[in-house]
Amino acid sequence: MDIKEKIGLRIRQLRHEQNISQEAFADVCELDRTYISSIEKGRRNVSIINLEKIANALNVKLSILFNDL
Amino acid sequence: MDIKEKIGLRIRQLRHEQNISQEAFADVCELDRTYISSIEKGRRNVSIINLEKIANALNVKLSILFNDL
DNA sequence: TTACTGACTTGACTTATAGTCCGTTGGTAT
DNA sequence: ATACCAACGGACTATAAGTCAAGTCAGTAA
Repeated sequence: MDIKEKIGLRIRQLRHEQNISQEAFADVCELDRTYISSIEKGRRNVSIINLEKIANALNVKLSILFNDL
Repeated sequence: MDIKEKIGLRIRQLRHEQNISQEAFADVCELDRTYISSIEKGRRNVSIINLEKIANALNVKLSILFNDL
């Protein structure tokens, strides 16, 4: 499993813990809903600025987002 | 200070701890030396694949690279 | 002083892909 | 049926990846 898939699963896991849909999550991140979907599927090489947006939306620090990765 | 600058400083800090030049470090990362330079200066919005290459070259996990960020 | 060297920086540039916006489809639940 | 969710696709624009030539700056030596 490569890093894109790992971070995708991790983001999905954290999003599920907040019980929100991809679309609602995308709104908070200020990213496109289809983009969130493909990130979670491990298809995107996300940049640090978007990783930060995602971490903020999940209310975690980047180091938490990368736990064990 | 934005996230690009923070991660740049963190990378530089960890590289200095290993006492290697940008050029030698770039070789291990398999990235261009000028690219490493601009990352450390906080000018690049680095993607997760390159962050992983950097973490590997530094012999740390991504969560360590993102300590406190 | 001048010249050289190593470590690093900068700007400009091409190409590869990130990221958006439109819509659709299949599943599940009400 | 209606509504919500996730996944997918095409077409597009924005931007990261990656490289290059030239530059700075500090030290060192002739």
